[in-house]
Amino acid sequence: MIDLRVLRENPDLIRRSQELRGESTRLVDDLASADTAHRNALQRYESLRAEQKQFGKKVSAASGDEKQQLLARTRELSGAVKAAENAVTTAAEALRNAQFAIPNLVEEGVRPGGEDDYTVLREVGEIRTPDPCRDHLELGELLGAIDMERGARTSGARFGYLTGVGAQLQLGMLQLAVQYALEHRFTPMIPPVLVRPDAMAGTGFLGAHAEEVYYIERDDLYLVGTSEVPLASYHSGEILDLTEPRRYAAWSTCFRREAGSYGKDTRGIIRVHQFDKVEMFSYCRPEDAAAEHERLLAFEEDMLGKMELPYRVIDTAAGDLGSSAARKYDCEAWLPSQQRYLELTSTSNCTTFQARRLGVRYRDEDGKPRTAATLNGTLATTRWLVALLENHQRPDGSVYVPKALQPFVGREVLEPVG
RNA sequence: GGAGGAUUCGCCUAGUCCGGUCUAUGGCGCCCGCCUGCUAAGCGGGUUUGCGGUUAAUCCCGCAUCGAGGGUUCAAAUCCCUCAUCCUCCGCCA
Repeated sequence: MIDLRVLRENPDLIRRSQELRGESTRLVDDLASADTAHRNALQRYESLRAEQKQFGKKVSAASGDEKQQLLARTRELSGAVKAAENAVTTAAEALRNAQFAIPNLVEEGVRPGGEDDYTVLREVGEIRTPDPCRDHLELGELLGAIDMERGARTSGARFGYLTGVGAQLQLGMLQLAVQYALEHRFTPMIPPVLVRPDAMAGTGFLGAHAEEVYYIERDDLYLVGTSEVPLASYHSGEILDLTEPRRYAAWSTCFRREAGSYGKDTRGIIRVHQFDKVEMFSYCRPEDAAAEHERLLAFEEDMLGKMELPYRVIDTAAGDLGSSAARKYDCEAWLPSQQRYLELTSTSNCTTFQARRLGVRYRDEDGKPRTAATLNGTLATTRWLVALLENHQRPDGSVYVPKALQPFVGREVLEPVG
């Protein structure tokens, strides 16, 4: 949710941001007029209401004929107040809609353009193409680690079983991520994955992403596509002490409908309806947000380093940002079987956009409540197994387990099963 | 699934039966000042949040805010309805 103060004082800032994203600047004018209309309606209502309250006092003090006369007057006022109140409600709703229509202000330095206009910040590690090069599903089946066929039988397309060493590998990786988070003073969390409409809407996932979300109609609950949702909602309506950023790392299962991605990544576990993830989430002061964003990115890179994977870091272009993100960095690992990069992590700085809607605040030096900033990022997720298997495969079909993972997985090499 | 009780400005709490003097009581905590060898105590004042008006900023003024949303009424913390959450009990079940 955009700050209306910015709209009033510096609307060009919002216009420029809209241009960078390739979105309409007319929405900014719409919002401005909705804001004015709302304020006018409010003022009309408030002065009428003040008058009504004054009369109310007189009524209670008066008696007899005098009281009857006053009552006649207040009855008229009452109608006017109700009408004015309705006008405010309508105007407020229009304002809210106009406000939701505008995505977050893009951070300084983000390039314009769409999905393909990212900037590569760096490439880390050495790209190698194994020979023979098996893809992750072939390897997963060879190792008895992934079973998509039975997954489909049980649950349909884009569902799978992680079996044996596959399950071990994922559990080990996620545990390593949690331990890493603990070392860096995150509070580990296991959040609910079914959430109320408020929580889902508050994080902005019922807007453009609405089609992506599983909904349990009978109980009016949503299945989260990322623990960002319960983590953002965790402190909603609260005033926090943010002298230091508050960091949470949540381990959860994630559910995505993957509507509109028909035919894309249909093989294996690259894109599935259900996966597990350890997600980082920070609440901090807005002035600390950019630095915190760099920190989250560094944590992600650290983890990818522990996985011994070659990857690159990209700075997403404005048009490819989510609606609440002001800036987004993705880490993409090399995928030998497809000779391309695959997104393994994504960290977004949502500045105050998300927190404003959720009512998450902190007290500044003067003790005044101010809207906090929120950030999120991936610390490990099921998809990483794809990169691990493919990059660490050996000619005989066995797969090397990275040093950092070995204690968690309990072995150094995954061997094909007979 | 059913019955009853609860939800008030950081925490506790009065008020709800019987609508208007509630501009929400008192205590604790916290902040400022006075007093004082120091500390404590004592005394005085302040202390929800949001929006709007005004302002250089403060101040000040108005409106809203008593779990949420509706309704009744000239007027709602107070009456009615729906919902949420918590507690107690009954039933059912992994």
